[in-house]
Amino acid sequence: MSERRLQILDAAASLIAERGFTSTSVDDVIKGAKLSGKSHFYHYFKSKEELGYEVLNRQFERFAERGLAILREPMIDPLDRLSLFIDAVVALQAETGGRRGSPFGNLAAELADAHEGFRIRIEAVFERWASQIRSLLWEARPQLHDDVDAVRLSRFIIAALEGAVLMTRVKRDLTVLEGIAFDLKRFIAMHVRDGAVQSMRHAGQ
Amino acid sequence: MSERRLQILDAAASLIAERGFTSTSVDDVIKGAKLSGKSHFYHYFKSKEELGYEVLNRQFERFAERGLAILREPMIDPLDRLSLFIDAVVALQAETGGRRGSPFGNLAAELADAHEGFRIRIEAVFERWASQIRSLLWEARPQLHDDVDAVRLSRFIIAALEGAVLMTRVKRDLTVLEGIAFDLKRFIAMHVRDGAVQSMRHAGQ
DNA sequence: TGATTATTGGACCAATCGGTCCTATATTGA
DNA sequence: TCAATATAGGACCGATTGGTCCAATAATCA
Repeated sequence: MSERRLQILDAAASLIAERGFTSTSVDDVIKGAKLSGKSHFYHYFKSKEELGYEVLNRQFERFAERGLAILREPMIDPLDRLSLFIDAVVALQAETGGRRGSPFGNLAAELADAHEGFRIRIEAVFERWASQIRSLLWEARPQLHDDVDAVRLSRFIIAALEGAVLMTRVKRDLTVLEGIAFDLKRFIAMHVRDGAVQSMRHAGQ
Repeated sequence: MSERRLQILDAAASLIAERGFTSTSVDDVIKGAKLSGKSHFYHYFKSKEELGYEVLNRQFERFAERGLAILREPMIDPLDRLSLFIDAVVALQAETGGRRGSPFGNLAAELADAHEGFRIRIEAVFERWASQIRSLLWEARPQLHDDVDAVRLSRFIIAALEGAVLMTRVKRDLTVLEGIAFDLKRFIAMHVRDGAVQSMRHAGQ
């Protein structure tokens, strides 16, 4: 991947996070990435739509590296990993001072009904995310109640986090996300067998 | 409120729910409301922005009547009311076949960072919603554990529902919302005192 | 009746949109 | 050296944006 492409992708990601895809113009991206003009931009991307797709890809890769990766840490107890992952989401949101939402949730809300191409790609993002959590839950099953529904629980976790990030952005108050993260851990702890090896350790404040 | 105004508001609400505020043009609204032209529209609204504000107001009023009202039903046990409210959110979403998201969440994701006027109004919507839940929780406090944090719990409920509606829309699958609604009731039930008068009755499927 | 409000219809505006095309010059790596 | 790629800069396109202005006619109601 060329340097310039990444520069464009980063500028576009930042602009889209701030104003949304529709309200980000190609000219804005050109200014943001300090390109010389339209021809320069269209030398790297064949359309605004394709740029959007690649921005989404890149955002997911970043999230996979900085967030989802925690779910796979082999040396940590699975349920502790889940707790650490939730902390990581909070930390990620804290980086922007509570502003900016989830790049996936934002695009979803903006384009899910209007643009099938984006809808499908965002659906895939959520599915990969949910699948990571399901694997972790499977791995943790000796510590969990027998009736835990991994599909349902993984969706619940994602929905709670996405909703929390959105509310945090609207209220401009990070404690909203922190409180929900705390409650989410309590909810997860509810699925843990009594007397199971210590878990959700991080839920205690 | 004049007939025509409501007609315009309804047409605009429908278009905005489908494509978002930015991607809904005044001309689209004129067509949707079957007005004769721009002058006709600007006879009723002084700008697109003002139209947006009034659409948001109306959406909240609708939600207050068809959803929030349940939280205040005087003849029903408070915790049962909460459960019924969650069911109502599911039913509301089912009306659109899982499509369309929350009008508040959608606007929030689209405009929270870019348009302070909308951000403030959406914040007020969430606050009024949360306040209704807090009142209910206060009313139900004899049945709840002493350490229940009403502020935190009310935020959690809203975030989970907003996130759930968004995911449901992306996946085009109502069972996502149904599952999260079910889990949310279980989470609420977790705060209920042992041996408290039966509550969260509707959580049983 | 007369005044107010509602409706119709179209011309017009500057700005912005995504995108194309063209020419010319650097830079790079085989 | 030669070809491919990258950078630069600008003209241009049709379509759409939110919004204004104007003139004329209908409908309403005191």
